[in-house]
Amino acid sequence: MPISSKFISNKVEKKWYSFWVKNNFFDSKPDSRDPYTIVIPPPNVTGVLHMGHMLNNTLQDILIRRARMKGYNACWVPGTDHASIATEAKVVEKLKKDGIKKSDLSREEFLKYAWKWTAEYGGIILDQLKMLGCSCDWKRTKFTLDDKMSDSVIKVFIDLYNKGLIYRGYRMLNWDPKAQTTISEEEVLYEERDSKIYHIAYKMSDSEEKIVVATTRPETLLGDTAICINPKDKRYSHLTGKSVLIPIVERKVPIIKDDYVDIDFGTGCLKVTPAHDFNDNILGEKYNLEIIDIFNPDGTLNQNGLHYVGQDRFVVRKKIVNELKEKGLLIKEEKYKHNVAISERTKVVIEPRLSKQWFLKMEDLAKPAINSVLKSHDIKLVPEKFVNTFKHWMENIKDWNISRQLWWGHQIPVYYYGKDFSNYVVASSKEIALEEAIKKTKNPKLSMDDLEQDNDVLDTWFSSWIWPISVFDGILNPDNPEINYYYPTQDLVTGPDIIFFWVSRMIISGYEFRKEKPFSNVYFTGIVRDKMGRKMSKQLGNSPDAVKLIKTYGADAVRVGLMLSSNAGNDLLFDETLCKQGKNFANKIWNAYRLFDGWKIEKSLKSDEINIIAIDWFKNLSYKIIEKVEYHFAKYRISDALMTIYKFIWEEFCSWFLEVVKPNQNNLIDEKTKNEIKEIFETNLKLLSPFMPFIAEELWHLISKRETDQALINSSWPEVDSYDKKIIDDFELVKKIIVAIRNFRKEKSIGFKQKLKLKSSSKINPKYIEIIKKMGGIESIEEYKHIKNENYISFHTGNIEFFISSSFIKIDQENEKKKIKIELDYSIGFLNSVEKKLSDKKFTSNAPKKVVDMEKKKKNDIELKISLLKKALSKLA
RNA sequence: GGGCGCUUAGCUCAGUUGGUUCAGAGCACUUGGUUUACACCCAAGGGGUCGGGGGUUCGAAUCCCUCAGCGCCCACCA
Repeated sequence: MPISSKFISNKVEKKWYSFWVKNNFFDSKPDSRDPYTIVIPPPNVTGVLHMGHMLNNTLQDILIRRARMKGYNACWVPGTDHASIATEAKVVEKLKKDGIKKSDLSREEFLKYAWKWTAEYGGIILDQLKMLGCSCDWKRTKFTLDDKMSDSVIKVFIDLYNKGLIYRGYRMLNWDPKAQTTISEEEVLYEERDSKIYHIAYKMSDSEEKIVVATTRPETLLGDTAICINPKDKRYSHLTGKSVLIPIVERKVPIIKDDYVDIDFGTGCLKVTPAHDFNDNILGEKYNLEIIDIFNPDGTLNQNGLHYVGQDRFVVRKKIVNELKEKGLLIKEEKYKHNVAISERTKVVIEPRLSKQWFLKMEDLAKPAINSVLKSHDIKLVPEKFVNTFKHWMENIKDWNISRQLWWGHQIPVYYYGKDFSNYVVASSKEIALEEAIKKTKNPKLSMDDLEQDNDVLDTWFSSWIWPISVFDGILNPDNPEINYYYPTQDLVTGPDIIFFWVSRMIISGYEFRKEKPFSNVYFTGIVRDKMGRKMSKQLGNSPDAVKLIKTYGADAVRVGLMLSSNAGNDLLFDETLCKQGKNFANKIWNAYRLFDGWKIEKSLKSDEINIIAIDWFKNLSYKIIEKVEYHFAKYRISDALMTIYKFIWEEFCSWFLEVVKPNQNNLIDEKTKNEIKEIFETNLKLLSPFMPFIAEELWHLISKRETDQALINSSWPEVDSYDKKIIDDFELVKKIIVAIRNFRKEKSIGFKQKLKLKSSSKINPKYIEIIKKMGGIESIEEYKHIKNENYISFHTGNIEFFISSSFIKIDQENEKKKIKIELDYSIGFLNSVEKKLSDKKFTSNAPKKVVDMEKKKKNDIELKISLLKKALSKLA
């Protein structure tokens, strides 16, 4: 049956999608129009569409489609991110399954696999975006490892290096022993875990006295180079200047004093391992302590590990605890909950590790970005609350570690040469590097073989932070017309979880490389959760299959479902029933079209008065609604904009307007009216099209034969016009009267087929009488001021009372009385409160006149209503 | 520990500068419906002391204080 099922078959969707693509409706080239640009947050190249993407990209598509219709040169640039650590981890996993170890491969061999993988899985996600209806300019699709994109990244590195902003440092960083790379602070998750805190006795070097330290990581004692106490701690003051022997290692290390140690925590005595703890490292620097690294990159013990060499860190922890127990040095072992640093990608415990890395100085670079968001407001964050988050991070910004010990990515353009390769040059290619090295060394005999490129690659975000510029080739060719036309872009839609990773850094790079913001507005979506509030994840299996959703409900319905649940910035609880709601809505619109389509034009007919009035009302209402929709868009309240349109179409258009203008049985309608209704229908489709582009385009072509260039996607967005508020208000009253009639019918069990003769206490605007008659099943309405006949029963709406001959209605007198009394009591109470307010001088003298007048009007209205009720009551008695 | 935010109907959430329209919407629910566009529907209806307490004000969901619960971000004490 369901004709609407054509909208979930994907056939219609495919038809229109290829129509749009074929006719280049998504394409953009610089021209005389104003640009409206969005660059997509590039998803991981090997990723699969999830709910977050769907939400995010639906929003972008709504914005871009509306802008396109508004006459902007709309350009939505799609692309994917090479996602170095995530992709490399996936490739390593895949190889492992095939029995290949990464360590057995050369860099070139590994990269060959990685590219093969990318070719195989890359782009899947872009196809999925197409299913969703995303109107990206696909000809502009970029990949962060494309040649030009890579060249841009290298150019930026060299430029920053030449400006003195990039340096090499020996730093303690978060080390991922599984991926064997450093990871940034932002890629570390903290998880509260049950672990143990151990109290270990260290013997003094010159006596039998023992000092007890507390630690969660006993295995690191192999790298201890000091013991630290608080200078104010009297318990240990006699140990000043002495030294202890580390258990097992029997190394003699000094006792140092520092305020850093908390007297009340543990034993008040801290073991210091400068090579394996961030804070200990600071102490080490301060007191010039020896640094002893005990781990290999993979988390096993290195040559400093004594008899534990080659064993895993967690195995060694257990063994050391046992050894200490045997030696009687383990004083206590207690349960302890603490936060453990976990790698976001590989989920292994992070190891703080000292290593040589490349850094970008951030403090000065951040200044214009801070200004643009906090002072000049050139960039607006929506919702505004994220300004605080942004501010805090930017004002405390740390230098950015941009090197990663991976292969998949942009290899750092640094070339080492000379003795032990201790000198280096920074250059865009090995050839240039050689020239420079020759210049520097004044040794013309240097050859390519004497140069070795840095093994590391750049952090993924070091390519995406220039994304809004590089996609328009603005790094390599700063003067090209494309970048000058499209940049700065208008809106960026992304998740708040990457505000530091990406958003902040794009702002920084924008000012550094273009002297201009990258975008004007950043719309932060929420995180998609299931209806129980849990984050959607693969492990929980609570994430619906995006493609399946589209196939089940249709892309339009899924888009609506997502939009109905999404307010900016707050997390949204996604419930599949919302897609059903979207599907029902599509069905409703489809059926409205079928109804309209069934009306046959009869040329001899004249326009019905009812229709002229209804059309006049509806046109005025449309302008009011468009105004409201625009208001919501201006505030990025996309779900409110959709809900406004949803109600406008379902209630005002279908339930009221179409019911009023619907011809009687014969289905004949005059030409003028049908054409005007068609125009109204078309306006509705326009409003709908950014949200539900497929059904809107389908009906657009069904309702009227169109040439290709007259496609809805290419048409104009409805403009706001002035409207007559009185017409809208008057019609609201008409609706109220009709509802009151329907209510009365239901209450008295009078079927719709029973025509009623109505008398009203005040004059009804004759303009609307026919509409009331049609919608309420009324035979006649007359004004009738003095009802004396007791055979009448009344009901009222507002201040109008209606009378109906009660001869054919069974009336439960007692029940009627009871109901009126309840209403009367309530009204009298209400009147009293209003009168009390009005007699209070404090109120009348302090409140604005407008408010006082309003209260007076309220008083009059209630008095009138009370008199009506009393009259009705007396008639019953 | 520091910061930000949230708490309004069964559910998910709106509610701008305190004052017609402020106590709302959608969904869910209840009742009625063979009104030939649609049961993926139509018509009507019932739901809330706006987290608790206090204060400012003629007037508070809205501003201030306080308590409770929840969420997020940052820092992470061995």
